[in-house]
Amino acid sequence: MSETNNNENSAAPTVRFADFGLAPEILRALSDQGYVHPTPIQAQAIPVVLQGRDVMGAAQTGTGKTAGFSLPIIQMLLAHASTSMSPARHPVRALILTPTRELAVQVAENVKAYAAHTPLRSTVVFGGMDMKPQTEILRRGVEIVIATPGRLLDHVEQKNISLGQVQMLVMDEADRMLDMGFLPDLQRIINLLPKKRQNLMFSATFSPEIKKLAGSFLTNPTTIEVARSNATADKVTQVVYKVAEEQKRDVVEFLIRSRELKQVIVFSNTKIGASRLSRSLEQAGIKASAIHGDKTQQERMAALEAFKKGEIEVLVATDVAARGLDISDLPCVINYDLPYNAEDYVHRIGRTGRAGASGDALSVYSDKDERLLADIEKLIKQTITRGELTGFAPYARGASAGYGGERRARRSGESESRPSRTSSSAPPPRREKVDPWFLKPYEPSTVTRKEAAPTGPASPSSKPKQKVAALLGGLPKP
DNA sequence: AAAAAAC
Repeated sequence: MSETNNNENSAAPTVRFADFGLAPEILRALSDQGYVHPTPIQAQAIPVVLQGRDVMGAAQTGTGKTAGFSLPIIQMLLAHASTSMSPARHPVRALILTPTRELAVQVAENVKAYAAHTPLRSTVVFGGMDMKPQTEILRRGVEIVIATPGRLLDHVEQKNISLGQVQMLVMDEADRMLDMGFLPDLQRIINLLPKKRQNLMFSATFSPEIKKLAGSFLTNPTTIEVARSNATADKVTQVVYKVAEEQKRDVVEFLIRSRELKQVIVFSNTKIGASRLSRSLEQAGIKASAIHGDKTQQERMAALEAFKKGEIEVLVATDVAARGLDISDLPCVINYDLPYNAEDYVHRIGRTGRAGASGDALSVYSDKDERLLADIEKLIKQTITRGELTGFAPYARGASAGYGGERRARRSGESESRPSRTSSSAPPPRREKVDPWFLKPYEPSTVTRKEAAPTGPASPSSKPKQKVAALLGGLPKP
């Protein structure tokens, strides 16, 4: 919701939502929330969408993308009444696809608020939850559906929903929607849609390869680019700390404590890593929860909710939480692992510094990650400050293999993924009983920053993505 | 090389 509450960023102070010819019901919803001025992406996207044009929209997170497509969609649906009478005079006319369930929920909340004073109905469908309540709502009829791909197709197969009347398609976080894992489902969905429709694609990052692939789904698209492509959020201060691989966990804990336990999201590259780190932090007395794809949907939503409410201090997440999630006032993101895809770095650190606020993005890395760091710096075209850890003392853990004393993973899926360690008959290494450094009184401002020598501007990424290129030729055009 | 997304 706060994505639109960004008046300081408005393109021109004189532009108002009222200038776009939006219906009074929409303007009322906006004024309900105190929104008067559009953000730059909204100021650009709304008129273009209202013209019926396809859009490829590149904008950083926290710039108001969601309202940028939601508001004109609602306007278009209001202006052009449906001619269909089925089902229940509410055929699906706009479809919004997202790569994660939590993002679908968030977008749906926004759409519902913007359409609150209109007769348009919307709902969200996603996996991990009972089909029945979703089915009931779909059968009663909705004009706008926000969905994750798999569950949407499930509903299609069960004839709970027909996509034959969809006039507008949105792909949120389009670069993710177009990656290898999602593309087959996406293609199936697109094949169910009318050929004549309006397509909107939004993402913070559009690599050249994804841009090309996206273009194959769009008709004469208008490109909207608010910040420079692949730019990191302007107000995010980035620091990287090079540490020994075995010390990453302790350093992350140190960084969390050095920030006096203000709320922070910690990103791990793996589900197991996220669970372990979360448990380890909890054992150290830090209120933490993990969110990743091996958790039940209830657990995922509970963790996110607890974090938003401030009930937990640390959310340890995989990239399920990297994109689009709007957590207001998040001051800090920590990368426990550097992401394999440089673009995911941009998405991750975009969780902080949202809606004009400042934020810190701290990353730990070791020798073997130098290449990943180089890729990231190349993508964002800047050298990230190398930080020095002052006052950090490693916590002696006995076994050199990282986390001593970790218990066997609770969830079966997690233990299955690591048979070598968890299925062995040898007892797990025991954590040595030493006086943890973090039980000693903390001395603030021990984390110092050191400017790194600039290495000059990097050239744009030219790493070929053959798989995507192959798909470009291999998949039929919708 | 990993994560996400349907049961």
